[in-house]
Amino acid sequence: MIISSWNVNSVRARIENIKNYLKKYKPDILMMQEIKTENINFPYDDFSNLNYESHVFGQKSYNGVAIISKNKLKNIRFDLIKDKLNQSRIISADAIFKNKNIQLINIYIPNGNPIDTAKYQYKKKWLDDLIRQLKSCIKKNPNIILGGDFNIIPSSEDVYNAKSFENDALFRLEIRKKLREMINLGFNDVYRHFNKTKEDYTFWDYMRGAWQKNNGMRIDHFLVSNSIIDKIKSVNINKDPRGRKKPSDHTPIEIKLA
DNA sequence: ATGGCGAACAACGTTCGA
Repeated sequence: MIISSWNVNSVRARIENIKNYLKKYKPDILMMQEIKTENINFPYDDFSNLNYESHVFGQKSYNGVAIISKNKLKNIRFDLIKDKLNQSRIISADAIFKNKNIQLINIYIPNGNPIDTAKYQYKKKWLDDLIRQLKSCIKKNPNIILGGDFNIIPSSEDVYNAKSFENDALFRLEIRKKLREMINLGFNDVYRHFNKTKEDYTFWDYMRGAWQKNNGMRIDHFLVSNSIIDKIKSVNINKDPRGRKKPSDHTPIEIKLA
């Protein structure tokens, strides 16, 4: 089973790119972030034509997350975090894999820049709420796959120019510590689990030829709980969609379960 | 230090993202 996570930067603007990706790589489940649409305008039909069922937590213009799946998911939840600003940033669903019930949590963590504004405080609060929720989720079901756009660069090898990001909301020590706190609850950064030193990115800015120069950062992640990490056979950052026409500035990260 | 790009909108300039 392949589970993929992709910040699509508008599901409607990206629909052809997304459909091509689904046809070519056939993920069983795709978690999307920044769908930038209300539920009513979500392209349900495009996905059902490719045999995916859609679960959507939309929002007009900004944010919005969705999970599409070839097989039925259960217990769809939008309320894991009481979002102070009422932004749509988290959706959870349960999947069965080899008789195990796995909770899939799809997140779009706030960016947090600039750091001297309420946006940064909102990010910190959101992360604290997430950590608290994860603690309670683990007690109910230890099998968790947390995927999405974390807007966190884990360490210096995960960004093209670490020095210039020291005081950025994506890389500040204070923020990286929150990721560490999450991992310490009993999770593994799947990319680092399989790649101890490799540098690989999931985001490249549209500006200044960042893609062409490979000026990127690794901010999209899968954290998998200890109880099921042995089920993950591989991880792949799929750069193909980023190089195509009308790309998102992010590219999918995929994990394979067996 | 600014702007560069791309998307959305009771839109055609403004705000947001990372």
